[in-house]
Amino acid sequence: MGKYNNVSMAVIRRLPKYYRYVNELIESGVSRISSYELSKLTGFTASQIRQDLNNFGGFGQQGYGYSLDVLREELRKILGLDDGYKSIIIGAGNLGQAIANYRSFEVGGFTTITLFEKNPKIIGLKIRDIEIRDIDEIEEFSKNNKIDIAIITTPKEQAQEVAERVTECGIKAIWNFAPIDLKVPEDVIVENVDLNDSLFTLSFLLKQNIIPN
Amino acid sequence: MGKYNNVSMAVIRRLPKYYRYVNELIESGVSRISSYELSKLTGFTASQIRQDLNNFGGFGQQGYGYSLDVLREELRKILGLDDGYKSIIIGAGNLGQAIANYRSFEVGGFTTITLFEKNPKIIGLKIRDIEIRDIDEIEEFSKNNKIDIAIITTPKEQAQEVAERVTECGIKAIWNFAPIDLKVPEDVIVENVDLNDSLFTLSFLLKQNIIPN
DNA sequence: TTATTGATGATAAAATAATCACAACTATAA
DNA sequence: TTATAGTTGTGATTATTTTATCATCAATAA
Repeated sequence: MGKYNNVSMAVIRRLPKYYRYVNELIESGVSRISSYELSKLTGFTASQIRQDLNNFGGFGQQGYGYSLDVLREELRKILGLDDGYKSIIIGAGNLGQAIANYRSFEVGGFTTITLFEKNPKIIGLKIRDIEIRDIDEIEEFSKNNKIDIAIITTPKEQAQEVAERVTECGIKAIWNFAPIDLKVPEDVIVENVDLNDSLFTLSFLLKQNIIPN
Repeated sequence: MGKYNNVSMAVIRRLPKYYRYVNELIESGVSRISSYELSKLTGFTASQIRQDLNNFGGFGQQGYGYSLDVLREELRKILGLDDGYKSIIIGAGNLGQAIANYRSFEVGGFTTITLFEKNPKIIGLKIRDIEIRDIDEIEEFSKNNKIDIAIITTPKEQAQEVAERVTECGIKAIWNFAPIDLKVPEDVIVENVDLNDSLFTLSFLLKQNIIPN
């Protein structure tokens, strides 16, 4: 479908890190960088950085390096950070509220337009001007608002049902924080943030005293 | 150092998922499973599952499969979930509070013994019996309490300084939620949860309409 | 007891990912 | 203008990871 269908997930998952360092460098007044210098910052090899970026086009200049302004703009395009995605959060507990409060997502063009919640004690409240609605309004709401991303922060018991409801509404991307593998239609993208998995990995490394690469 | 030094990170990061499915199966009354059945659940190939588990010993039985009770116990041992790790959370904002409220970590033997915070308005409050302390008490507190894991949920500007303080206290494992690559001594383990990275990846996939493997 | 089926663990093959090495090119300074 | 140092983009190579194959063993039923 997209232009970059043949790029591996390994490469894709490094892109946000490149983007982060490019921003930091620009903020600190740097205007160009070589793959070698970037390798010292990121820990990736210079060769890997060049190969990664080349998957998306030759943004560098031989004998010069990469213009950071160009690189930032290209990375924003590649990552879709200029597309202004609208998201909803389902589950307005601690985690949902934490995400709703996260300002840095807005810089990436992500706007949370509303939260949905089951618990009547919370429904009607606001998180910095974002209203918390009854979860049963989700279908109606989706008819009147274009929603790009559903962020699921419910307990795991409700996550699958929520996933079905939001995909039924036509939402094509789910950012899932529940520790469960959601079953969704083929054309729906799910990105999981599993805190258990991450903590258990840390636990393993701590127990084994392994320094991960 | 540890027994499993030569096991790749790719394998290690699959272990929590195995553990999760094993638990779900036991809860639903199943007592044994073949790698083939497990492959249908997890999406990994049966061959990969057998090879993964064999890195840690032969828990299966030819012609029979894997006893789920045995597998759960072995995975708990491997992952260090019976070791009773004590953690502190630095940064008692929304995210820190969300984590402090997460009960499921306790099942894995992780106990948050206290939170530290800079904002005086929050210091002294409690999150379900866990006290929020002044961040400047951290050194004193660490002298009187064995701490295994420091969970950093501060804004990114403070994360590096916090990392230095906790490593100075002798803490060897950091679960880092700040979007920054912490510089720590060689023997300290850092596990990052970068929400930006995850969201940007989702954004890329959505834009490209790529279904990730 | 013996044959058959089912499943592992180990090894081999294939696929994927990372690294190396270098021609081609740029900027800069003499 | 020319030489030099620096740096990319890319084909070739190496390393790693995943998948396939198969000998072997356990359970079961005849």
